[in-house]
Amino acid sequence: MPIPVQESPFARKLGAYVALTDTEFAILAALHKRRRIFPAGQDMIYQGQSVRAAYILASGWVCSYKILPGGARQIVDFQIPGDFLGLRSILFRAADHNVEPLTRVTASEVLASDLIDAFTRTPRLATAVLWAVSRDEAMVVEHLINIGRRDAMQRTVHFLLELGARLMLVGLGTKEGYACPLSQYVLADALGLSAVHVNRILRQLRERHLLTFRNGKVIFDDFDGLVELAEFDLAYLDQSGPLLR
Amino acid sequence: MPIPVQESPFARKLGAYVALTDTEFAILAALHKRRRIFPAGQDMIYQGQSVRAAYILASGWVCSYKILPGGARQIVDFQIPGDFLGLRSILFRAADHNVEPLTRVTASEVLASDLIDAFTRTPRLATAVLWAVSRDEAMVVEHLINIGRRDAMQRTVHFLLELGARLMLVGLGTKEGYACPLSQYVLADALGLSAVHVNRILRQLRERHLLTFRNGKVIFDDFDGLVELAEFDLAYLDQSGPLLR
DNA sequence: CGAAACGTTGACTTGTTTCAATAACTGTGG
DNA sequence: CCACAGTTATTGAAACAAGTCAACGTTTCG
Repeated sequence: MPIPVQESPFARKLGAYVALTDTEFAILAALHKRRRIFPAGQDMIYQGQSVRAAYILASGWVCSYKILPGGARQIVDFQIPGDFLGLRSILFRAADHNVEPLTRVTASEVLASDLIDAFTRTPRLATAVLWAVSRDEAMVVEHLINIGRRDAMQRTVHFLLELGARLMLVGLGTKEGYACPLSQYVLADALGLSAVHVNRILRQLRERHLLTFRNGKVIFDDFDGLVELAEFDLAYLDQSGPLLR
Repeated sequence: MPIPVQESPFARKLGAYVALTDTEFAILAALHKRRRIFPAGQDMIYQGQSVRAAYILASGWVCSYKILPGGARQIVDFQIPGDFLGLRSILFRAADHNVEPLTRVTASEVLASDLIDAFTRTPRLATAVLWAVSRDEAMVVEHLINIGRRDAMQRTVHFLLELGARLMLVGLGTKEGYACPLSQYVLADALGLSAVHVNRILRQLRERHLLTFRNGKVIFDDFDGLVELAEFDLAYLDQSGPLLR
Protein backbone atom coordinates (compact mmCIF):
# COMPACT_ATOMS: atom_id res chain seq x y z
CA MET A 1 0.00 0.00 0.00
CA PRO A 2 1.50 3.37 -1.00
CA ILE A 3 2.02 6.08 1.58
CA PRO A 4 -0.68 8.74 1.04
CA VAL A 5 0.72 11.75 -0.77
CA GLN A 6 -0.86 14.00 1.79
CA GLU A 7 1.85 12.74 4.16
CA SER A 8 4.63 14.47 2.23
CA PRO A 9 5.70 17.68 3.96
CA PHE A 10 5.53 19.46 0.63
CA ALA A 11 1.94 18.45 -0.09
CA ARG A 12 1.05 19.42 3.45
CA LYS A 13 2.56 22.83 2.93
CA LEU A 14 0.79 23.50 -0.38
CA GLY A 15 -2.41 22.10 1.07
CA ALA A 16 -2.16 24.80 3.72
CA TYR A 17 -2.78 27.34 1.01
CA VAL A 18 -4.90 25.67 -1.63
CA ALA A 19 -7.39 22.93 -0.78
CA LEU A 20 -6.10 20.39 -3.28
CA THR A 21 -8.24 17.73 -4.94
CA ASP A 22 -7.31 14.06 -5.24
CA THR A 23 -6.34 14.59 -8.87
CA GLU A 24 -4.07 17.43 -7.86
CA PHE A 25 -2.50 15.33 -5.13
CA ALA A 26 -1.88 12.64 -7.72
CA ILE A 27 -0.15 15.11 -10.04
CA LEU A 28 1.92 16.29 -7.09
CA ALA A 29 2.84 12.71 -6.28
CA ALA A 30 4.09 12.25 -9.83
CA LEU A 31 6.60 15.01 -9.16
CA HIS A 32 8.14 12.87 -6.43
CA LYS A 33 9.39 10.13 -8.74
CA ARG A 34 13.14 10.61 -8.50
CA ARG A 35 14.33 10.43 -4.91
CA ARG A 36 17.96 11.44 -4.43
CA ILE A 37 20.43 11.54 -1.56
CA PHE A 38 23.14 14.14 -0.97
CA PRO A 39 25.96 13.99 1.58
CA ALA A 40 26.62 16.97 3.84
CA GLY A 41 28.99 19.64 2.60
CA GLN A 42 28.85 18.84 -1.10
CA ASP A 43 27.10 21.58 -3.11
CA MET A 44 23.90 20.44 -4.79
CA ILE A 45 23.73 23.55 -6.95
CA TYR A 46 26.40 26.16 -7.56
CA GLN A 47 26.57 29.70 -9.00
CA GLY A 48 26.67 29.74 -12.78
CA GLN A 49 25.60 26.12 -13.13
CA SER A 50 22.92 25.53 -15.70
CA VAL A 51 20.29 23.75 -13.70
CA ARG A 52 17.57 21.55 -15.05
CA ALA A 53 16.13 20.41 -11.78
CA ALA A 54 14.74 21.78 -8.55
CA TYR A 55 14.26 19.71 -5.42
CA ILE A 56 11.66 19.20 -2.79
CA LEU A 57 13.40 18.54 0.49
CA ALA A 58 12.29 15.37 2.28
CA SER A 59 14.80 15.24 5.15
CA GLY A 60 17.86 17.15 6.33
CA TRP A 61 18.87 20.80 6.25
CA VAL A 62 20.38 22.82 3.41
CA CYS A 63 21.41 26.43 3.02
CA SER A 64 21.45 28.77 0.03
CA TYR A 65 24.29 31.26 -0.12
CA LYS A 66 26.43 33.48 -2.25
CA ILE A 67 30.17 34.05 -2.09
CA LEU A 68 31.51 37.54 -2.74
CA PRO A 69 34.73 38.15 -4.67
CA GLY A 70 36.55 38.92 -1.41
CA GLY A 71 35.62 35.49 -0.07
CA ALA A 72 32.91 36.65 2.33
CA ARG A 73 29.83 34.47 2.41
CA GLN A 74 26.23 35.48 2.94
CA ILE A 75 23.70 32.77 3.63
CA VAL A 76 20.34 33.78 2.19
CA ASP A 77 18.16 31.14 3.72
CA PHE A 78 17.88 27.67 5.06
CA GLN A 79 15.58 24.97 3.80
CA ILE A 80 14.05 22.36 6.02
CA PRO A 81 11.87 19.36 5.10
CA GLY A 82 8.91 20.31 2.92
CA ASP A 83 10.65 23.31 1.41
CA PHE A 84 11.23 23.89 -2.27
CA LEU A 85 14.81 24.46 -3.25
CA GLY A 86 16.43 25.83 -6.36
CA LEU A 87 13.14 26.81 -7.94
CA ARG A 88 14.58 30.15 -8.98
CA SER A 89 17.41 28.31 -10.70
CA ILE A 90 15.33 26.24 -13.09
CA LEU A 91 13.49 29.31 -14.35
CA PHE A 92 16.77 31.14 -14.86
CA ARG A 93 19.42 30.24 -17.37
CA ALA A 94 21.97 29.71 -14.66
CA ALA A 95 21.87 29.37 -10.88
CA ASP A 96 22.56 32.68 -9.17
CA HIS A 97 23.52 31.11 -5.87
CA ASN A 98 24.92 27.98 -4.24
CA VAL A 99 22.99 25.36 -2.34
CA GLU A 100 24.81 23.24 0.20
CA PRO A 101 23.45 20.43 2.38
CA LEU A 102 24.34 20.99 6.03
CA THR A 103 23.42 17.43 6.88
CA ARG A 104 22.76 14.33 4.84
CA VAL A 105 19.76 15.18 2.73
CA THR A 106 17.08 13.30 0.86
CA ALA A 107 15.14 15.17 -1.79
CA SER A 108 12.87 14.62 -4.78
CA GLU A 109 14.15 15.92 -8.07
CA VAL A 110 11.66 17.97 -10.08
CA LEU A 111 12.44 18.72 -13.71
CA ALA A 112 11.46 22.11 -15.10
CA SER A 113 9.45 20.36 -17.78
CA ASP A 114 7.54 18.27 -15.21
CA LEU A 115 6.61 21.39 -13.34
CA ILE A 116 5.42 23.29 -16.39
CA ASP A 117 3.52 20.18 -17.42
CA ALA A 118 1.87 19.97 -14.02
CA PHE A 119 0.85 23.63 -14.30
CA THR A 120 -0.82 22.88 -17.62
CA ARG A 121 -2.81 20.06 -16.11
CA THR A 122 -3.88 21.92 -12.98
CA PRO A 123 -3.49 25.69 -12.92
CA ARG A 124 -4.55 25.69 -9.29
CA LEU A 125 -1.27 23.99 -8.59
CA ALA A 126 0.50 26.90 -10.29
CA THR A 127 -1.24 29.24 -7.87
CA ALA A 128 -0.20 27.07 -4.95
CA VAL A 129 3.42 26.99 -6.09
CA LEU A 130 3.31 30.73 -6.62
CA TRP A 131 2.13 31.03 -3.06
CA ALA A 132 5.00 28.85 -1.83
CA VAL A 133 7.48 30.99 -3.75
CA SER A 134 5.88 34.11 -2.32
CA ARG A 135 6.18 32.72 1.17
CA ASP A 136 9.85 32.01 0.61
CA GLU A 137 10.26 35.55 -0.59
CA ALA A 138 8.49 36.82 2.51
CA MET A 139 11.08 35.00 4.60
CA VAL A 140 13.94 36.50 2.63
CA VAL A 141 12.33 39.90 3.12
CA GLU A 142 12.12 39.39 6.86
CA HIS A 143 15.74 38.29 6.82
CA LEU A 144 16.64 41.49 4.98
CA ILE A 145 14.87 43.57 7.58
CA ASN A 146 16.56 41.60 10.31
CA ILE A 147 20.00 42.40 8.93
CA GLY A 148 19.20 45.94 7.87
CA ARG A 149 17.58 47.31 10.97
CA ARG A 150 18.17 45.12 14.01
CA ASP A 151 21.26 44.95 16.20
CA ALA A 152 23.19 41.72 16.67
CA MET A 153 21.21 40.57 19.71
CA GLN A 154 17.72 41.11 18.32
CA ARG A 155 18.84 39.77 14.99
CA THR A 156 20.16 36.52 16.41
CA VAL A 157 17.10 35.92 18.55
CA HIS A 158 14.68 36.79 15.77
CA PHE A 159 16.41 34.39 13.46
CA LEU A 160 16.38 31.50 15.94
CA LEU A 161 12.71 32.12 16.74
CA GLU A 162 11.75 32.11 13.08
CA LEU A 163 13.59 28.88 12.53
CA GLY A 164 11.75 27.46 15.52
CA ALA A 165 8.39 28.50 14.13
CA ARG A 166 9.14 26.86 10.80
CA LEU A 167 10.29 23.66 12.46
CA MET A 168 7.21 23.49 14.67
CA LEU A 169 5.10 23.59 11.52
CA VAL A 170 6.64 20.34 10.30
CA GLY A 171 6.77 18.75 13.74
CA LEU A 172 10.51 19.19 14.33
CA GLY A 173 10.40 21.72 17.14
CA THR A 174 8.51 22.94 20.20
CA LYS A 175 8.43 26.01 22.42
CA GLU A 176 11.13 24.28 24.43
CA GLY A 177 13.58 24.25 21.54
CA TYR A 178 14.82 22.15 18.63
CA ALA A 179 17.73 20.22 17.18
CA CYS A 180 19.86 22.60 15.14
CA PRO A 181 22.84 21.42 13.10
CA LEU A 182 24.26 24.92 12.57
CA SER A 183 27.74 25.92 13.67
CA GLN A 184 28.43 29.43 14.96
CA TYR A 185 30.25 30.12 11.70
CA VAL A 186 27.19 29.23 9.67
CA LEU A 187 25.03 31.30 11.96
CA ALA A 188 27.39 34.24 11.52
CA ASP A 189 27.24 34.00 7.73
CA ALA A 190 23.46 33.96 7.87
CA LEU A 191 23.24 36.93 10.22
CA GLY A 192 25.85 39.08 8.50
CA LEU A 193 28.02 39.06 11.63
CA SER A 194 31.46 37.72 12.50
CA ALA A 195 31.66 34.31 14.17
CA VAL A 196 33.41 35.87 17.14
CA HIS A 197 30.60 38.29 17.71
CA VAL A 198 27.94 35.60 17.38
CA ASN A 199 29.77 33.71 20.07
CA ARG A 200 29.64 36.73 22.39
CA ILE A 201 25.92 37.24 21.73
CA LEU A 202 25.20 33.58 22.46
CA ARG A 203 27.10 33.86 25.71
CA GLN A 204 25.02 36.88 26.75
CA LEU A 205 21.81 35.05 25.90
CA ARG A 206 22.95 32.11 27.98
CA GLU A 207 23.97 34.34 30.91
CA ARG A 208 20.65 36.16 30.80
CA HIS A 209 18.82 32.81 30.89
CA LEU A 210 17.04 33.50 27.63
CA LEU A 211 18.41 30.88 25.26
CA THR A 212 21.01 28.14 25.17
CA PHE A 213 22.65 27.25 21.88
CA ARG A 214 24.89 24.25 22.45
CA ASN A 215 25.66 20.74 21.22
CA GLY A 216 23.49 21.09 18.15
CA LYS A 217 20.47 22.15 20.17
CA VAL A 218 18.60 25.38 20.62
CA ILE A 219 16.88 25.57 24.01
CA PHE A 220 14.45 28.40 24.64
CA ASP A 221 15.01 29.09 28.35
CA ASP A 222 12.49 31.92 28.28
CA PHE A 223 10.37 31.80 25.13
CA ASP A 224 8.18 34.79 25.97
CA GLY A 225 11.19 36.85 26.96
CA LEU A 226 12.78 36.09 23.61
CA VAL A 227 9.65 36.98 21.65
CA GLU A 228 9.57 40.31 23.46
CA LEU A 229 13.27 40.99 23.04
CA ALA A 230 13.19 40.32 19.30
CA GLU A 231 9.79 41.91 18.75
CA PHE A 232 8.92 38.69 17.01
CA ASP A 233 5.66 38.54 15.08
CA LEU A 234 5.19 35.75 12.62
CA ALA A 235 2.33 37.24 10.61
CA TYR A 236 4.63 37.18 7.60
CA LEU A 237 4.72 33.40 7.66
CA ASP A 238 1.00 33.40 6.78
CA GLN A 239 0.30 29.97 8.18
CA SER A 240 -3.38 29.72 8.99
CA GLY A 241 -5.51 27.54 6.75
CA PRO A 242 -6.39 27.34 3.06
CA LEU A 243 -7.28 30.60 1.37
CA LEU A 244 -8.26 29.22 -2.01
CA ARG A 245 -10.92 26.52 -2.16
CA MET B 1 -6.59 51.69 -33.36
CA PRO B 2 -5.50 50.26 -30.01
CA ILE B 3 -1.90 50.51 -28.88
CA PRO B 4 -0.26 47.09 -29.29
CA VAL B 5 -0.06 45.27 -25.97
CA GLN B 6 3.57 44.47 -26.70
CA GLU B 7 4.24 48.14 -25.95
CA SER B 8 3.42 47.80 -22.26
CA PRO B 9 6.58 47.59 -20.14
CA PHE B 10 5.07 44.63 -18.32
CA ALA B 11 4.40 42.63 -21.48
CA ARG B 12 7.88 43.50 -22.67
CA LYS B 13 9.33 42.17 -19.47
CA LEU B 14 7.41 38.90 -19.51
CA GLY B 15 8.16 38.55 -23.20
CA ALA B 16 11.83 38.65 -22.27
CA TYR B 17 11.34 35.32 -20.57
CA VAL B 18 8.56 33.50 -22.39
CA ALA B 19 7.93 34.05 -26.11
CA LEU B 20 4.23 34.88 -25.78
CA THR B 21 1.63 34.18 -28.46
CA ASP B 22 -0.96 36.69 -29.67
CA THR B 23 -3.62 34.95 -27.59
CA GLU B 24 -1.45 35.26 -24.53
CA PHE B 25 -0.79 38.92 -25.23
CA ALA B 26 -4.56 39.40 -25.50
CA ILE B 27 -5.11 37.75 -22.12
CA LEU B 28 -2.37 39.98 -20.69
CA ALA B 29 -4.06 43.02 -22.20
CA ALA B 30 -7.30 42.09 -20.45
CA LEU B 31 -5.45 42.41 -17.14
CA HIS B 32 -4.80 46.08 -17.90
CA LYS B 33 -8.44 47.14 -17.76
CA ARG B 34 -8.51 49.27 -14.64
CA ARG B 35 -5.98 52.09 -14.80
CA ARG B 36 -5.51 53.98 -11.54
CA ILE B 37 -3.54 56.99 -10.35
CA PHE B 38 -1.89 57.45 -6.95
CA PRO B 39 -0.40 60.67 -5.54
CA ALA B 40 3.10 60.59 -4.03
CA GLY B 41 3.39 59.79 -0.36
CA GLN B 42 0.02 58.12 0.16
CA ASP B 43 0.37 54.39 0.86
CA MET B 44 -1.18 52.19 -1.82
CA ILE B 45 -0.96 49.09 0.37
CA TYR B 46 -0.23 48.85 4.09
CA GLN B 47 0.73 46.14 6.58
CA GLY B 48 -2.21 44.07 7.73
CA GLN B 49 -4.52 45.31 5.01
CA SER B 50 -6.51 42.60 3.30
CA VAL B 51 -5.63 43.16 -0.30
CA ARG B 52 -7.62 42.00 -3.27
CA ALA B 53 -5.58 43.63 -5.96
CA ALA B 54 -2.02 43.79 -7.20
CA TYR B 55 -0.75 46.44 -9.60
CA ILE B 56 1.38 46.62 -12.67
CA LEU B 57 3.30 49.87 -12.60
CA ALA B 58 2.95 52.00 -15.73
CA SER B 59 4.76 55.17 -14.63
CA GLY B 60 6.41 56.58 -11.50
CA TRP B 61 8.41 55.05 -8.67
CA VAL B 62 7.18 53.23 -5.58
CA CYS B 63 8.92 51.55 -2.67
CA SER B 64 7.99 48.56 -0.51
CA TYR B 65 8.97 48.76 3.13
CA LYS B 66 8.32 47.60 6.64
CA ILE B 67 8.27 49.63 9.83
CA LEU B 68 9.68 48.07 13.01
CA PRO B 69 8.06 48.61 16.41
CA GLY B 70 10.84 51.07 17.33
CA GLY B 71 9.95 53.19 14.33
CA ALA B 72 12.92 52.20 12.16
CA ARG B 73 12.10 51.66 8.52
CA GLN B 74 13.64 49.20 6.11
CA ILE B 75 12.91 49.61 2.44
CA VAL B 76 12.89 46.22 0.77
CA ASP B 77 12.79 47.27 -2.83
CA PHE B 78 11.78 49.84 -5.35
CA GLN B 79 9.46 49.31 -8.28
CA ILE B 80 9.86 51.11 -11.54
CA PRO B 81 7.62 51.03 -14.64
CA GLY B 82 6.92 47.48 -15.84
CA ASP B 83 7.29 45.99 -12.39
CA PHE B 84 4.68 43.96 -10.58
CA LEU B 85 3.74 45.22 -7.16
CA GLY B 86 1.91 43.70 -4.28
CA LEU B 87 1.74 40.26 -5.85
CA ARG B 88 2.75 38.65 -2.57
CA SER B 89 -0.12 40.45 -0.91
CA ILE B 90 -2.94 39.06 -2.99
CA LEU B 91 -1.82 35.50 -2.39
CA PHE B 92 -1.58 36.14 1.32
CA ARG B 93 -4.45 36.86 3.63
CA ALA B 94 -3.02 40.21 4.56
CA ALA B 95 -0.27 42.44 3.21
CA ASP B 96 2.98 41.90 5.10
CA HIS B 97 4.48 45.21 4.06
CA ASN B 98 3.66 48.76 2.99
CA VAL B 99 3.85 50.15 -0.50
CA GLU B 100 4.29 53.88 -0.95
CA PRO B 101 4.49 55.87 -4.18
CA LEU B 102 7.57 58.11 -4.20
CA THR B 103 6.22 60.08 -7.14
CA ARG B 104 2.83 60.34 -8.79
CA VAL B 105 2.11 56.87 -10.08
CA THR B 106 -0.11 55.29 -12.71
CA ALA B 107 -0.76 51.57 -12.45
CA SER B 108 -3.12 48.87 -13.69
CA GLU B 109 -5.08 47.09 -11.05
CA VAL B 110 -5.07 43.29 -11.29
CA LEU B 111 -7.59 41.32 -9.24
CA ALA B 112 -6.49 38.01 -7.76
CA SER B 113 -9.37 36.31 -9.53
CA ASP B 114 -8.34 37.77 -12.91
CA LEU B 115 -4.85 36.45 -12.43
CA ILE B 116 -5.93 32.95 -11.45
CA ASP B 117 -8.35 33.00 -14.35
CA ALA B 118 -5.56 34.01 -16.73
CA PHE B 119 -3.43 31.13 -15.42
CA THR B 120 -6.25 28.72 -16.17
CA ARG B 121 -6.49 29.94 -19.72
CA THR B 122 -2.76 29.95 -20.43
CA PRO B 123 -0.48 28.08 -18.02
CA ARG B 124 2.53 29.45 -19.92
CA LEU B 125 1.56 32.81 -18.50
CA ALA B 126 1.74 31.29 -15.03
CA THR B 127 5.29 30.24 -15.79
CA ALA B 128 6.12 33.72 -17.02
CA VAL B 129 4.68 35.33 -13.90
CA LEU B 130 6.54 32.81 -11.76
CA TRP B 131 9.70 33.91 -13.55
CA ALA B 132 8.92 37.57 -12.85
CA VAL B 133 8.37 36.78 -9.17
CA SER B 134 11.60 34.81 -9.10
CA ARG B 135 13.45 37.72 -10.64
CA ASP B 136 12.05 40.04 -7.99
CA GLU B 137 13.20 37.58 -5.37
CA ALA B 138 16.66 37.51 -6.93
CA MET B 139 16.83 41.26 -6.49
CA VAL B 140 15.78 41.04 -2.87
CA VAL B 141 18.44 38.38 -2.38
CA GLU B 142 21.11 40.61 -3.88
CA HIS B 143 19.89 43.41 -1.64
CA LEU B 144 20.25 41.09 1.35
CA ILE B 145 23.81 40.28 0.38
CA ASN B 146 24.50 43.93 -0.16
CA ILE B 147 23.42 44.77 3.37
CA GLY B 148 24.83 41.67 5.01
CA ARG B 149 28.33 41.64 3.61
CA ARG B 150 29.33 44.92 1.98
CA ASP B 151 30.48 48.10 3.69
CA ALA B 152 28.61 51.37 3.29
CA MET B 153 30.59 52.53 0.25
CA GLN B 154 30.33 49.35 -1.80
CA ARG B 155 26.74 48.95 -0.71
CA THR B 156 25.71 52.39 -1.87
CA VAL B 157 27.47 52.07 -5.21
CA HIS B 158 26.15 48.57 -5.86
CA PHE B 159 22.64 49.72 -5.17
CA LEU B 160 22.85 52.74 -7.48
CA LEU B 161 24.37 50.60 -10.24
CA GLU B 162 21.62 48.00 -9.97
CA LEU B 163 18.98 50.68 -10.15
CA GLY B 164 20.72 52.05 -13.22
CA ALA B 165 20.74 48.64 -14.89
CA ARG B 166 17.03 48.19 -14.27
CA LEU B 167 16.22 51.65 -15.59
CA MET B 168 18.30 51.12 -18.73
CA LEU B 169 16.19 48.03 -19.43
CA VAL B 170 13.06 50.17 -19.69
CA GLY B 171 14.77 53.07 -21.43
CA LEU B 172 14.96 55.38 -18.41
CA GLY B 173 18.71 55.44 -17.91
CA THR B 174 22.11 55.29 -19.59
CA LYS B 175 25.73 54.70 -18.59
CA GLU B 176 25.87 58.44 -17.98
CA GLY B 177 23.24 58.33 -15.27
CA TYR B 178 19.52 58.66 -14.62
CA ALA B 179 16.80 60.73 -12.99
CA CYS B 180 16.32 59.52 -9.43
CA PRO B 181 13.57 60.87 -7.15
CA LEU B 182 15.07 59.42 -3.96
CA SER B 183 16.07 61.55 -0.98
CA GLN B 184 19.10 60.64 1.11
CA TYR B 185 16.71 59.52 3.85
CA VAL B 186 14.99 57.09 1.53
CA LEU B 187 18.35 55.86 0.32
CA ALA B 188 19.45 55.35 3.93
CA ASP B 189 16.35 53.30 4.74
CA ALA B 190 16.98 51.13 1.71
CA LEU B 191 20.65 50.58 2.52
CA GLY B 192 20.23 49.96 6.22
CA LEU B 193 22.37 53.02 7.06
CA SER B 194 21.75 56.34 8.77
CA ALA B 195 20.98 59.32 6.57
CA VAL B 196 23.99 61.14 7.96
CA HIS B 197 26.32 58.37 6.91
CA VAL B 198 24.79 58.15 3.45
CA ASN B 199 25.51 61.83 3.09
CA ARG B 200 29.17 61.31 3.98
CA ILE B 201 29.49 58.40 1.54
CA LEU B 202 27.95 60.46 -1.24
CA ARG B 203 30.39 63.25 -0.50
CA GLN B 204 33.33 60.85 -0.78
CA LEU B 205 32.01 59.50 -4.08
CA ARG B 206 31.70 63.04 -5.40
CA GLU B 207 35.19 63.99 -4.20
CA ARG B 208 36.69 60.88 -5.78
CA HIS B 209 34.98 61.74 -9.08
CA LEU B 210 33.10 58.47 -9.17
CA LEU B 211 29.49 59.49 -8.85
CA THR B 212 27.37 62.58 -8.32
CA PHE B 213 24.02 62.27 -6.57
CA ARG B 214 22.35 65.65 -6.64
CA ASN B 215 19.15 67.45 -7.61
CA GLY B 216 17.26 64.23 -8.26
CA LYS B 217 19.91 62.93 -10.63
CA VAL B 218 22.49 60.21 -10.43
CA ILE B 219 25.50 60.92 -12.64
CA PHE B 220 28.06 58.19 -13.17
CA ASP B 221 31.30 60.18 -13.40
CA ASP B 222 33.32 56.99 -13.79
CA PHE B 223 31.08 54.04 -14.63
CA ASP B 224 33.87 51.47 -14.94
CA GLY B 225 35.46 52.65 -11.73
CA LEU B 226 32.15 52.18 -9.95
CA VAL B 227 31.61 48.69 -11.36
CA GLU B 228 35.05 47.73 -10.10
CA LEU B 229 34.60 49.35 -6.70
CA ALA B 230 31.27 47.60 -6.08
CA GLU B 231 32.29 44.33 -7.72
CA PHE B 232 29.09 44.70 -9.69
CA ASP B 233 27.95 41.76 -11.80
CA LEU B 234 24.38 41.71 -12.97
CA ALA B 235 24.13 38.01 -13.82
CA TYR B 236 21.41 37.79 -11.19
CA LEU B 237 19.15 40.04 -13.22
CA ASP B 238 19.03 37.32 -15.91
CA GLN B 239 18.13 39.64 -18.74
CA SER B 240 19.11 38.00 -22.00
CA GLY B 241 16.35 36.73 -24.25
CA PRO B 242 13.47 34.25 -23.98
CA LEU B 243 14.25 30.92 -22.40
CA LEU B 244 10.91 29.23 -22.97
CA ARG B 245 9.57 29.10 -26.52
C1' DC C 1 45.93 9.37 18.97
C1' DG C 2 46.31 13.14 16.34
C1' DA C 3 44.41 16.52 13.31
C1' DA C 4 40.97 19.47 12.07
C1' DA C 5 37.03 21.86 12.98
C1' DC C 6 34.55 24.43 16.25
C1' DG C 7 34.06 27.31 20.40
C1' DT C 8 35.82 30.92 23.80
C1' DT C 9 37.93 35.00 25.49
C1' DG C 10 40.68 39.48 25.76
C1' DA C 11 42.75 43.68 23.74
C1' DC C 12 42.59 46.74 20.22
C1' DT C 13 40.83 48.94 15.85
C1' DT C 14 37.43 50.39 12.68
C1' DG C 15 32.98 51.69 10.66
C1' DT C 16 28.81 53.52 11.76
C1' DT C 17 25.52 55.86 14.65
C1' DT C 18 23.91 59.61 17.38
C1' DC C 19 23.46 64.21 18.64
C1' DA C 20 23.57 68.77 17.57
C1' DA C 21 23.85 72.75 14.90
C1' DT C 22 23.60 75.10 10.51
C1' DA C 23 22.76 75.65 5.57
C1' DA C 24 20.27 74.96 1.31
C1' DC C 25 16.36 74.01 -1.01
C1' DT C 26 10.84 73.57 -2.11
C1' DG C 27 6.57 74.87 -2.15
C1' DT C 28 2.70 77.89 -0.29
C1' DG C 29 0.24 81.86 0.79
C1' DG C 30 0.31 86.79 1.68
C1' DC D 1 7.96 88.59 -5.18
C1' DC D 2 9.15 87.68 -0.80
C1' DA D 3 8.53 85.46 3.75
C1' DC D 4 7.88 81.44 6.03
C1' DA D 5 7.57 76.55 7.23
C1' DG D 6 8.95 72.24 6.27
C1' DT D 7 11.79 69.18 4.39
C1' DT D 8 16.31 67.84 2.81
C1' DA D 9 21.42 68.28 2.88
C1' DT D 10 25.90 69.11 5.30
C1' DT D 11 29.35 68.95 8.79
C1' DG D 12 31.86 68.04 13.33
C1' DA D 13 32.59 65.68 17.78
C1' DA D 14 31.74 62.00 20.78
C1' DA D 15 29.82 57.41 21.73
C1' DC D 16 29.12 52.75 20.47
C1' DA D 17 28.58 48.39 18.13
C1' DA D 18 30.87 45.16 15.71
C1' DG D 19 35.12 43.58 13.46
C1' DT D 20 39.94 41.88 13.59
C1' DC D 21 43.77 39.58 15.44
C1' DA D 22 45.61 36.32 18.29
C1' DA D 23 45.80 32.76 21.58
C1' DC D 24 43.98 28.88 23.77
C1' DG D 25 40.43 25.30 25.04
C1' DT D 26 37.18 21.70 23.47
C1' DT D 27 34.94 18.55 20.76
C1' DT D 28 34.61 15.42 16.75
C1' DC D 29 36.07 12.21 13.73
C1' DG D 30 39.14 9.34 10.90
